[in-house]
Order: sequence, then C-alpha cells, then structure tokens
Amino acid sequence: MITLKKLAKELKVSISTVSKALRDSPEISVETIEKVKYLANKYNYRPNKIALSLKSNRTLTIGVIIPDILNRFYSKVLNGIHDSADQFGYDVITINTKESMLKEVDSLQIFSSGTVDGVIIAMSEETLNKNDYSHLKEFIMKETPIVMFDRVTDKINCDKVIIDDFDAIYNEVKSLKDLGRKKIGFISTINELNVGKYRANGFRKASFDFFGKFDENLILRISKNRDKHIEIEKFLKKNKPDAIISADIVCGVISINIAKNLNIEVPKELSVVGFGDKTISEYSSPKLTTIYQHGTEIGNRSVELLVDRMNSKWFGLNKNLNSYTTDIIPTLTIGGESK
Amino acid sequence: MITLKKLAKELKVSISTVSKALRDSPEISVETIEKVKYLANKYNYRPNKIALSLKSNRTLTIGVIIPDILNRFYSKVLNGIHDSADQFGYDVITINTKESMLKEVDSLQIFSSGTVDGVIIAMSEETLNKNDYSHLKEFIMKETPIVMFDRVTDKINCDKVIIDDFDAIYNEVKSLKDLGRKKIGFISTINELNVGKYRANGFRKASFDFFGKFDENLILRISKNRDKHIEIEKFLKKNKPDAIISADIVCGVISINIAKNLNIEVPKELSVVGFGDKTISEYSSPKLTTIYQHGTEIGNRSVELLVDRMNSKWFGLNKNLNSYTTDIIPTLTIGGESK
DNA sequence: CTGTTAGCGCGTTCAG
DNA sequence: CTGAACGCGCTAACAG
Repeated sequence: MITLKKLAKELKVSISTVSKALRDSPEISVETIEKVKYLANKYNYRPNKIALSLKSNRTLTIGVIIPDILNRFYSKVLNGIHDSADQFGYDVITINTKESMLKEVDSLQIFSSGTVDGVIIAMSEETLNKNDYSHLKEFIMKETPIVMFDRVTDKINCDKVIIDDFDAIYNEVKSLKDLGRKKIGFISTINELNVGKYRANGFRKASFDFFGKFDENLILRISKNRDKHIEIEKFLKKNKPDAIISADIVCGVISINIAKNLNIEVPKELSVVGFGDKTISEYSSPKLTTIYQHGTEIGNRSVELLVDRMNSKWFGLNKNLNSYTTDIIPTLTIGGESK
Repeated sequence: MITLKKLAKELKVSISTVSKALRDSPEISVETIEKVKYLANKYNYRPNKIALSLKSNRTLTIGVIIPDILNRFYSKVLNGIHDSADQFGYDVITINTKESMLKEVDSLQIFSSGTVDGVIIAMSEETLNKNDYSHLKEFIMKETPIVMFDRVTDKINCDKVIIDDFDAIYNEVKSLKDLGRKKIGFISTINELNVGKYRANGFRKASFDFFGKFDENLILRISKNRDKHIEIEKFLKKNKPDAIISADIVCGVISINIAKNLNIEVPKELSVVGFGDKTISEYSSPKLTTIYQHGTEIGNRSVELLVDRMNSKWFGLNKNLNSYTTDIIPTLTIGGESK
C-alpha cells in the first residue's frame, strides 16, 4: 500500500506537504504540487479509507440486514439500496440473517462498532415471532441512524418504509368484483408473517365489504413443507373459484399452470393475480398479472431516509430529531394477461 | 460511541489499563479487571473496528463485484459467499456493476484503498466485450488477493472458479440421445457472453459426435429486445424438435408452457432441460428439469480460495505464490418431470 | 511556502 | 501492578 509517508520520503518533503499538495492547497508552491502529483499518479496513490474514517468518524458505508437474500423481493430492495447508496457515495455492506434472530443481534453488534454510518433492516421472522426488540432498542440508543422496511414494528421508534399490504389486496378484490368475479380465492404461503396477516385481513375485510360475507374455505394456506402443486389443484377442484389472488408470486404462476391442466381457461373462466414482480410473471402463459411491490423503490426510499438522518446527525441540518417518518409505498397492479 | 478513553476517564485509570483489563492481562489486578469489565459491560463497549483495522492493516472484510445483483445465478453465488465469509469471520461489501466496465474500474479503485482484504469478482459484459483487463492487472499489482468466478479470462493470473459449461451441455445432449431423442434444439439468450459461447460450442460438438451432423437452425438465439414467447413458439412450430436445451432457465420454463399451448405433450413428445436452479423450475407444470449450476457452491469455493490467499499473505502459510488454482465446478442435472 | 505537532481509537512496548 | 509513549495513515492547527 502506497502512503503519504512513502511519497514524502521519496520526495524528501514532509508528510503534510504531500497531503496539502494533493489537495491543491494555496500554501504549496506550484512546482512542489506538480512533483507530488506526478509521483502520486505514478504510484496510483489513493488515500487510505480506513485512516480517513478513523479521523472523520464517518465510514461512508451503509449496513443492510436482510432476512433472506435469495428472496426475490429482498433482492429487488437490495438492488434499490445499492443504486441509491451509490448515488449518495455510500458503500453497502450486507448481512443475511436467514431469518435468525441471533444472527440479527450479532449483525447489529458488528454494525455498532463503528463499521457503518447507518443501518437499513428488515427483521427476521424469528424476531417478529418472539416479539422481542431489545437488541434494536439498544442499537438505537447508540445513536446510529436506522431505517426499517417491510418487516417493521410499532415498538421501535425510527423511520420506516412499508408496503400497504392491506390496501393492496383490498383494492384488488374490489377490482376483480368490478370485472364480474363472484367467488374469489386467496392463496398464501406466508401465513405466519405480519405481511401475510395484513394481506389475509385485507382479503377478509374486502369480502365482507363487497360480497357481504366471508368464507374461510376460500383462503388456502400452504405450509412450507407441502407440495404447492397438489394443494392448489385440490383447492381449485374443490372450491371452483372464478378468481385467485396469490400472496406470493410462485403460487400465482402455478395456479395458472394447474388451471390449464384442468382445462380451465385463464382468464376467461379464472382470473389470476399475484403479488410479485414482472420478471417472474413471464414464467407462465398467459403471463401472470402481478401486484407489483416496488421493491426497488422501497430500497431507494430507505436510503434516502437514512441519508437524511445521517446528514442531520453530521451536519445538524435540523430535521426534527424526535419525529419519524413511515413511508407507505402503494402497490400497483400491472401487466400480464391472466386477469 | 463508547471508547477506551471514556471508560478510563470514568474509572480514573489510564487507557492502557482499561485495554489490558479487558483482555484479562495478568499485569492487572483482579479488582481493577472486575471494575473495568463491569463498566464496559454496562456501556456495552465494543472496540472500534476502524481503529483496529488501521492498526492491524486488516479489515476482515471481503469485497464482491457482481455484474447483476438481480440475476438469480449471481444471487445464489452471493448467498454462498455470505455463508462462507460469515464462517470465516469476514464481512461482505458488495458492488453491483450492472454490466458497466466503468463501474467495475471504480469498484476496484475503492477496494484498493484499504477497504477490503480481498476481492471476489465476476466481470461485466462490457469488460469481456472490450477485452480490456488493464484495471484488473493494476489491481493485482497492488497485491490484494483476488478471485474471479463465472466471468473469467485467461489474460489474468489469479484463482478462478467456473462452471464447466461446455461439458455440461455436451453431456446433456448425450443423455437426451440415450433417451431416444433425435432432434435436439438449443435456445440461448446469452449469445454474446463467453458462457453462452461455451454452451453453444458444447452443443455443436455434441451434435457432431452423437448425431454425425449439426444443423445451425436448431440453435435459437434470442436477442434481448425480442419477445421470448413469440420466438420460441415460431421455433417449435418450424423445427419440431423432440428435445430442447435452454441456456437459461426462463426460456426453459416458457418452452414447456408454449408446448402445452401447442398441444405438444411434455415430456412424452418433447423433453425440456434448462440451465438454472430448482426454485424457479417449480414455475412450470410439469416442473422443468434443470442443469443445476451450483451457484451457492461457487460462492463458497471462491471465499475459500480467497481466504487461503489472504492467510498466506498475512501469515505466510506459504502457498505457492505464483501458482493459481482454477476450480471447475461440475453441473448436475436434477429434478423436474420434463425430460 | 514548508515543517512540526496533535489527535482520531486501539494495542503493545517500555518504564516506573 | 499501572501509566506514558508510540505508531497505524491521515488532516488540520499552528510555527517557522
């Protein structure tokens, strides 16, 4: 590693002279500046980021804690985070908790030892289930800004970015009713999560509001170890719905395929809509109509909120330090031919 | 941030006493140790990682440069990298080049300023096309260990991890022939990339070896802006193959769906096999048989190679410093019912 | 114009 | 048993 010290030694000047020269200080003579810059360029000198961090107490790095890096939705959020962070000049260091609370606690420990300037987090399933947020409270006391997204809780006071899950499905039911659908089914594989519950609640409420009744049989909950193909086939045969809303995209696509196997015409006899993203909707034919979750936008927005906080911390651009934002990103039904 | 200094001040002892006490130094009296530890614990003291890094010249962080974070294959590799890095006690900082060479050059700049102990990289499409690896050569001269995976080049001398693309498809053609297939088609959307070319070459060679001839019409190259559904439908109608190998998973799944629309029975009249991963293969019915690319394993292996290098650098565990490994991860055809 | 000094947080001498 | 001094690489305040 090439340092100021080495340059100074070779040029036979002091370290600070080199430092100043490289920053075009008016204190330094033009000739010295040229000499210094020439050598620095020759050796491709870069100031050591670690030393800079130590001095400035800023790392220009954002820490991201994600429950499942393989999940398509989180990938998209991560993508959005990367894009925005890049724009603001921040690096991104990611930790994949794999839904483990222990890992989440550890991650926050790591991040609170000066490695990052701020944290973006979606909590693990385990944390949500145990309903224990002490590690987050502790972390917040250490005054590193934090933004939560998707998997959030009211118990913690900080900026948040979420999807309006309840509304999304509520409106979807309405829209399907307007299309003339009378028996709408709901398929979910994420029953235990809050988002899953919000969606189920939205479905229930909409059923009452638009059809005056709610039939529990029209919700199909598939647990993790069951075969989705089989469960969905049984569900279609038994209930004969004329519309399906799937809380995740996989089941949406599978529903279309199963329907075709059963000679049910999509979308003529059966509308299918699923939460998810456009890319995957291509996998079925007709392509699945999707309720777009704006993963990328959620990532973007999280970074913006975080950068705001960090700036107000460093530069005292006085955002009200005791008031926090909760951004609700609306969903959007798009594309496909299955509705 | 709570530091040794603050603890020392509050305890009215010197900084070094605190430091020693926390590491159970025999130089310090039991009582002092207890007092120190109590307070450290109370304030949840963690040594500042940045300061540690500056001193030790090690960051315990790995830098990862990826061409497309949304690509399923790279997600999986990233997942493998995270798992292994975690095991070895390294953090992971990722940069998404989005196939841009400029971004790749910048990333290496960032990483060579002391931020990371080693780098894992898959090059951008642009870099490969321009065939210009000067930035990598420069980086390597700075003696930070680097491992390349998937998108590699012979021009650079370092450890590498790749898939045996040629063999994978070669063997697949053989296997399909053994199943009695006589007219095998190949669909590719990644023609311009090396991996795409290797696969096409493997297909060509296998056609000659097993069928004594090769018909260029049996390769369907779909460029980025074309509609895959339409292209594949035309291809199936025109060539009437009895087997399809898809160089990416999307076209594999789509092929199955199109075939069903055309009343071609899968796998009875048409075998379909695609490069990809199990999760996505679920999207079709029957499920797609996939040539598994071992993304996670590639990530794992890359980290192992990198850690090896870093250890040999730090601790002089003398690996031969001038000999580099190229790990070829075999593919594996698994699952599905479409073959 | 250039050099010296101090300090960011830490661990490790070395001196008391 | 404890503390002062040093150095990692850098910038900034202060001296010359």
